[in-house]
Amino acid sequence: MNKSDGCRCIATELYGAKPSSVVVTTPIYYINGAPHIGHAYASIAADVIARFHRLDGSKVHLSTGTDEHGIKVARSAETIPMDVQKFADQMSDKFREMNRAINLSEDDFIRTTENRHRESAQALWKLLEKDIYKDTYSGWYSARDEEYVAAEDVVDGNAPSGAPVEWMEEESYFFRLSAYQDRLLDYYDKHPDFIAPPSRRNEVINFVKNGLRDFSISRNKFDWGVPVPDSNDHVMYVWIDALANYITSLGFPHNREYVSEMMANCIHVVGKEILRFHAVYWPAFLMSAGISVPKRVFAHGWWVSEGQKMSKSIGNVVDPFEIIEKCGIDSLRYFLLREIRFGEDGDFSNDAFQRRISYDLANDLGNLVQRVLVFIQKLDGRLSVNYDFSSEEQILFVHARGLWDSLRQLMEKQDLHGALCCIWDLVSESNKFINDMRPWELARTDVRRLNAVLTTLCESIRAIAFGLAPFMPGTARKIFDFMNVEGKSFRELSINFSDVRFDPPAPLFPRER
RNA sequence: CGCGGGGUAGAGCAGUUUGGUAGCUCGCCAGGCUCAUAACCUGAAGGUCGGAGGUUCAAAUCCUCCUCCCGCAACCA
Repeated sequence: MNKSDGCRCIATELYGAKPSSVVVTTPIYYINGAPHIGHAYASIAADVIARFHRLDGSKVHLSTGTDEHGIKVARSAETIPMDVQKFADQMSDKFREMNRAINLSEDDFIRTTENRHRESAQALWKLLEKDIYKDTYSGWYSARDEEYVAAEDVVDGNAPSGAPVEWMEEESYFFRLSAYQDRLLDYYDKHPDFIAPPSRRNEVINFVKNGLRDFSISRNKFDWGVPVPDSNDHVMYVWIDALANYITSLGFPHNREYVSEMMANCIHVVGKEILRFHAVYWPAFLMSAGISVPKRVFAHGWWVSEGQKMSKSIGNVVDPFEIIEKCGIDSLRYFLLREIRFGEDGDFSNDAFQRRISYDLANDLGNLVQRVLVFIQKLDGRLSVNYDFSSEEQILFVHARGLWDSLRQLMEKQDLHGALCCIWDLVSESNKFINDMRPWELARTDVRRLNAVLTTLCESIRAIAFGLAPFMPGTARKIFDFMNVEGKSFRELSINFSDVRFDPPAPLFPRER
């Protein structure tokens, strides 16, 4: 199903297969709103991580999906009015559309309204029962908004929305999170890479150190949710329901050993706003249920637009579909992951976007590929065998061959930004190599050497395309197609390109006229 | 005194752990090349490293105080 799969044999042969399993997840997105750039960003990042590991020889399971329960969804459907399940179907489809648009290589799309998930969430609940008890949940409730309001947010007896609040009490099930404080701190201590980036890790540890309170995990004021097992009037309130998606996707409650094993290799990509639930609640649930805690929770940052928070009234909302339509998905994928370090917040400005597309993609990468391949066309699209590599060529050769190992180290830390920088170092070096080698002169003076130079460049471009494949699958594919290297093994290619028929290239990132 | 991160060239950042000529990208200026999507390559200019004090032969880097900005501070799907 993956376009990259064709490259996999090359990777395996090239760098040695790493026969391991990796689970990568995006958050499941709440369907109360349409997909926006934040959703696209999280999913693209997870996709790159998943594609990288696939190419690196691992067995990968990438899951994504939609979170469809809760009062807000029920209310949105009512106001249309529309059957709530139909509403959920419709909204969920929009996220599937997004996945197609961003070229997501998901292995599973999970919906919390599916039977398999209901079964999974309820089974998880049952496993947690020793830590669940019934009590009274109380707080300031806004009847108009139909939701509880945090005490700090209540001003003069009103919710932030302006609606009046009243003190409300209701029966609720609670999870004994307080019992997990020490175990969690111990886990963070023994697994320093569990939470990334490190600044976020400190936040979480500090939060836990300040003391954990049990929290409410059910509601009986609405029924659009997974019913609590053995209860007539309670549905699960968000977290057990939502977080359980990750194990649902792995087949829970069946094959629990397998699920647990896979969770230990799991990388959760989440937004910083839901880090706590993934780094505190979720491991506590899993510990209670006797399932392995995930390997890593990576919290990404938020994008603003032109230096300001995106808002419809300012009119600076970045629409991923619009950008993809106009500039192509690979440009968007590149920008989002190259512009800022993964984990930081970013500013999506039109100028910055255009600059990246124009300079990095068209000028550096696109032009490199173009100038080399066009040159080869002048040799009738063929390179002759030539083993006579000078030291300059050998240096570039070594760097090209070392790229994947460098990327592997960076990707181990989910340093997507660093990985792209690393690839572009090779792009720059290759461009410089052309300037230094002056192939246009060699064409007149030393055709033998010219072949060596171009062969070296092809080797570098091949490595670049390969490194690029997880980030910009379409672009990598185009490069491979120009070089007709489909089905070729690395060893054949790296010795010479003599049996490769090069097609006439077309600019990878054409300039707008 | 809640906890934490940060203030380095016009912009965005690295360097601070293990003190020793201040670095990267973009922008700006000049030059080179001409194979290529007028792309590419090289060089120069530009910073008293938030402020004050201290330790030291030597501090962006260590210590103290001050100041400004930003995260986190639980029921947020």
